[in-house]
Amino acid sequence: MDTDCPPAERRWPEPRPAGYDPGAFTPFAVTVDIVLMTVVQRQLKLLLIRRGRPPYEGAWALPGGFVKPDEDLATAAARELLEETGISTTTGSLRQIGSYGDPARDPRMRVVTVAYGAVAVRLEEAPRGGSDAAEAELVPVAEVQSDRLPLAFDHRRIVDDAVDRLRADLETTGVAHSFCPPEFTVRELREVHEAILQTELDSGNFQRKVTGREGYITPTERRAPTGERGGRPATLWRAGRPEDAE
Amino acid sequence: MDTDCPPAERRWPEPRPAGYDPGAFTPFAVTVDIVLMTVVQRQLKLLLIRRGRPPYEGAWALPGGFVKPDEDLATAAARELLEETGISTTTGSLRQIGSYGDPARDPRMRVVTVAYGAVAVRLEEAPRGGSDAAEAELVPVAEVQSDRLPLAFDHRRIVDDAVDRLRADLETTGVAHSFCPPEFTVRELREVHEAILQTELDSGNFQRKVTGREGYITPTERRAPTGERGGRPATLWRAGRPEDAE
DNA sequence: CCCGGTTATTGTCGAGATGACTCTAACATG
DNA sequence: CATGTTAGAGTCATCTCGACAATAACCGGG
Repeated sequence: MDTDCPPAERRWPEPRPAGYDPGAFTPFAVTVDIVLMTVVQRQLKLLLIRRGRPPYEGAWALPGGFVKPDEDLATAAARELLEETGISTTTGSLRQIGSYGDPARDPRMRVVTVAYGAVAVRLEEAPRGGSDAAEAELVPVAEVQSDRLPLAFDHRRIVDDAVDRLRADLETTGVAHSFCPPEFTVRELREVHEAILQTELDSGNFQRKVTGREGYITPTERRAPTGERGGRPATLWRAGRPEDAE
Repeated sequence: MDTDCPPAERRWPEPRPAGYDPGAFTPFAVTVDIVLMTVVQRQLKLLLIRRGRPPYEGAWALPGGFVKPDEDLATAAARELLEETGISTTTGSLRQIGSYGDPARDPRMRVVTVAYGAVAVRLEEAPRGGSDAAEAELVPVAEVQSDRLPLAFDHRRIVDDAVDRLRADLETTGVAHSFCPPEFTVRELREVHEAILQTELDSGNFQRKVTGREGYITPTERRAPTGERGGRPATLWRAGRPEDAE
């Protein structure tokens, strides 16, 4: 979020290496920002936090913050997400989107931010469990990309890049699963695809495609409870191959 | 390259914003590293520089260096490439690969590096035109990926990521063109694909594919000079649509 | 219990993409 | 002019994918 300034625990690892001159290069602040996405009500949404101080005071921004002295970038992203939203993720599930370092992107000082994409399973409303008490909200990605909801800093561009990346990953990886609970119906999986790609998919063709893809999903013996208006009960599936314990 | 320490021109932009405490966060060094790739003799090669000082003194490393106080990341990458190799690129042709910030990746201090991919047209041998006099060499990517040629820092991983990215981009973008001169034959384009994908492609099918792809390449009236062993002269093509002036 | 409504899943069919392969065109050399 | 070489078009079986049935399995109401 480029906001909060944690106390400097120590400026440099000690002992300072011989022959190293701390004044010989430009110091940067390095932050991480997280684009946490979820699909709810057939809509792709992302988590935003309202800034409590200038610049961009009162504006919506991505959760994030400074990387600590002995922390990996992905670790910092997972920590910030936990602190600000209470959502726990593994560093392996975070995907690096890119880095943003325009000299003017933060009016206070020179900041380079590394953006990470994360996925939550059907997050209905913004969590309040974060230790950093701050107003959080889940907003549709369309609200941001249509400029109806402006963001602080260059976060709009980060969101665009994260969504582009998510769309590309949808075809080539199994990201779609991480939007669903451990057991899910093909319909749920299809609605995730539809929300992300902003398109309608033929249910029959989609079924054929995902069930035919080797090692993509495996059926269970269980059925999902039927809906309000009846209909044939859907098979519950799990991600990956049969052996996979995921 | 994580090596050279340029003089700090100024540590922070002046005037220092009110309410900003320079000790309140951890300062990082931010560098850029460039993976410059080219296809020569049907081989994908990349440019390396021999380090002249510890750590990893004498080891091969990617060209790169510190980002300056008022410089964008991509601008820094283009500048470092020019300084160290004499090769001039536009920031638009640089592709950001990712950022690497393991706390232990540089034994001297906390460094985050942003890696960029760049492409040169049939670079036969390592250029000596850089103002930073350093030993440079073009080595086959296979030498690096087979561990026959170890690299400094985490540059091996950066190379892996850059090559993965290049392979993905090959299908979805027009990167392949940038390995070729403005006018090229379909054969040259195919050999670029083959070198990058490490596979043999059927010449007829490849011809059909690239000529059939709308707006991908356009024929000229000119023919390439025939080879040593004769053969029908090949049509010269240009990248993009007919109107494009590229 | 039978019937229409609803959803899940399978099947059919045609258009286009792809891989293996053949065939022709246009040059060179002797 | 025969022969070798490369460029590029053509052939054909296979695969993929979208549009569109058809069938299966549940609901609630008569």
